[in-house]
Amino acid sequence: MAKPRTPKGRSRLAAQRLAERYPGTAKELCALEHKDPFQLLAATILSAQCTDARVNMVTPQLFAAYPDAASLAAANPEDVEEIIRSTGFFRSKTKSLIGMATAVADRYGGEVPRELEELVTIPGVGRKTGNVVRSVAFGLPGLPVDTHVLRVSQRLGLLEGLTSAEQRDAVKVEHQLNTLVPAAERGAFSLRVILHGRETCVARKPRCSACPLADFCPSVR
DNA sequence: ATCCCGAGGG
DNA sequence: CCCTCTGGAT
Repeated sequence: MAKPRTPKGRSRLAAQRLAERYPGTAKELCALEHKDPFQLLAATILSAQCTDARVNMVTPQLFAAYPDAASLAAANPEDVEEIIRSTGFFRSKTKSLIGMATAVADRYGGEVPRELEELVTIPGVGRKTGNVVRSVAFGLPGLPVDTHVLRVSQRLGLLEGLTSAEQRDAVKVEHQLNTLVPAAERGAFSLRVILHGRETCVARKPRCSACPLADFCPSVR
């Protein structure tokens, strides 16, 4: 394939190369342990500023004590804090978890809603978390935008047409990437870009010599 | 020091 | 827009 010169072309080739490096569906690429949408939602809330490995160390005990929304909604906050303490931000995360469980139990009959507009009304759930749940738990179109997706998209030149301020706006970037990535591929694309950002296109000193996208990346050096 | 799949509040 | 929340790993 010739060297692509448009955001569309670069996104297509990047998606193809990253799929070779990180095979699997969104569900398979997600490292958070869970068995249903409620548990994935809880695990994703815990994942803020915390490694997935750390989250996976606390979720077995959390879900043994509180397997569903109704039980977590009725939890004693101090008990939850003790279980999740090592994931950091434990007081605010406990409020988010119990608030989330209360909303899911009271407003949605214990079933996590599927629409992003509904997900983001739940305490502790923003666009990134909502899109993770949509794409991983439900297999619906959703493109989680985190710090890695922001950085890698900029470097790869996928955000041409956006102002420099808009390139730092996760919502604007999400909409731009939605125009580049087919709906069915968005979840896996995002997860792969995140892995690529963590392992290769790192913030400080990107490892361009080991990058599978270096031959067409506008920022390679 | 800096990073880890953020969200809510001022 | 900035600040805060928080612990663990490197």
